[in-house]
Amino acid sequence: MDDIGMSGFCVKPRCGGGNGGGAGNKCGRWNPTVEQVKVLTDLFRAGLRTPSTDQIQKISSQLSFYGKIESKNVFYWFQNHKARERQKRRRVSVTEQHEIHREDRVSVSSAKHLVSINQVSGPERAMETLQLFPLNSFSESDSEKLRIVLLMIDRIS
Amino acid sequence: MDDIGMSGFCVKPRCGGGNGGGAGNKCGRWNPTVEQVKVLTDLFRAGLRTPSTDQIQKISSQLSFYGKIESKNVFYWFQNHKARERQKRRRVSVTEQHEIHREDRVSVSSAKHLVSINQVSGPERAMETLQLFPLNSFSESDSEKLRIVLLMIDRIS
DNA sequence: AGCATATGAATGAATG
DNA sequence: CATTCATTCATATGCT
Repeated sequence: MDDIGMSGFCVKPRCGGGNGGGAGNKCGRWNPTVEQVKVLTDLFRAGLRTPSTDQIQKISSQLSFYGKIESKNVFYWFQNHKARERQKRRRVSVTEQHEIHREDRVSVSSAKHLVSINQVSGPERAMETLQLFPLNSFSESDSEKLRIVLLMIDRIS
Repeated sequence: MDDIGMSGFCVKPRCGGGNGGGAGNKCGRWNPTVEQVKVLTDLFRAGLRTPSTDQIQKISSQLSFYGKIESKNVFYWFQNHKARERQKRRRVSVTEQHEIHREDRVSVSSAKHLVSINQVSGPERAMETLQLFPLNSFSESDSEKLRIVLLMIDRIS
């Protein structure tokens, strides 16, 4: 289900497929048709930058006419397009005023670590999600997981 | 995310990881190890969705065994994971059902079909113009994309 | 062939 | 809880 595995490398599924006709789609990642890109670009140029969920659905539906597409593709497309536009512009701005500050961004977040996250979860309504523990999650010999589960148990008891 | 549609696995080798060396973690942001992700995922699948502050602390403590981690990382992880599960649900739901083939000669009756599909967005104030867009009337002229653009304009302003 | 760029996909970190 | 931003990974494509 969720999570793509996490570890090392990517195996490319060689799908050879002969695809029929025009928009050849390999398996793997979506590759948009020229028409799809055209429409998306037009929408972007028209001023649409962050489409809502409904808009994404509609756009995706319309674009499916040209070929296989999912909502998430539209979502990612706009995210990336916007981000990269900003990215480019950022580089240009930095370049034009040749600031020698080749800053390292690492130091910025240091102070924030001290701020605890207590603000988010209120004291009341503390646990309600934990009760549904199935207790079958440790089918294997994952001792660490078991340990955590046991540590959590005391909270609900 | 969920299955990416391919059979392969992906893992990203990043800095951090439980690897050797005290390798300097150049990343400013937390990079979970595979074990950490595994435990977190397991907890999530076990039903934990919104851990309390105490739970976050405990989980973080346990996970610190595998590598550098802070409470806020755990907090964010659950937030993101939950949000994206729901988001994904939403995106996949509507889009998948209609594969439209351009070769299909859709007759008059298809209009109702399209309406019924897209009606999921909202009862009132349904942008009928967009939904009644007949996907079969034109092949590759610019009219469709122009229409889409024009229909979206009202939303972006 | 190898490198460079473009871009789809993913996710950590926030913010409202 | 949703939405957004930033950064990174992965791959497809193009160029030399």
